[in-house]
Amino acid sequence: MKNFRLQRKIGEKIIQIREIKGITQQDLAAACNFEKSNMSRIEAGRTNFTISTLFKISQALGVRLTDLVDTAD
Amino acid sequence: MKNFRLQRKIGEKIIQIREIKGITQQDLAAACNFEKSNMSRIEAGRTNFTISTLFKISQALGVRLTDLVDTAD
DNA sequence: CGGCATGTTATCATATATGATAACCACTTT
DNA sequence: AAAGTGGTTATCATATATGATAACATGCCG
Repeated sequence: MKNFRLQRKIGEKIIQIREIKGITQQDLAAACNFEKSNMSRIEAGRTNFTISTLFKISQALGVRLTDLVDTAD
Repeated sequence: MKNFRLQRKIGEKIIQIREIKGITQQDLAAACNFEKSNMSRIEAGRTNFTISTLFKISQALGVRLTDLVDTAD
């Protein structure tokens, strides 16, 4: 598992948008059909998620996939 | 494995950029440090790749991650 | 204080992505 | 015809993402 930096950046983006929308990690996880523990792992950059996982999150957040990936790197 | 459509779309985007740059699947795969067979799988949308795999490809293609993900969906 | 909400971390089983090899097809070139 | 090029597909072993559960920490509130 590499690219911690990228994963962390995207994780931070998820947190950022999630907090703006005022949802809890718990609720976002539920909207994605997984557990809050897994969402925590993702947001912390501790997992090299697949594109479908990221897509689920983007859908749950109501943003485009691009918005999560666009970390200005 | 779901989101065949998304994976396929991104795969098509990879093909598109790869062909514009005039590189073979073989060479792109080599630049990413994997085999052409795996690149074929990815381009065909037959794998739910991780973000780090997509990132490697974007780097090898000399484009931003966003450019691959931006499928106007 | 005792609950409750929010988030983190460890750990487990299971599914699947990754990396590699090999066989194959369609073309092109020698 | 034989060899080379570009791509596809099947299959395998291994690493790891996913999904789940549980224990924990922190802060807040009744």
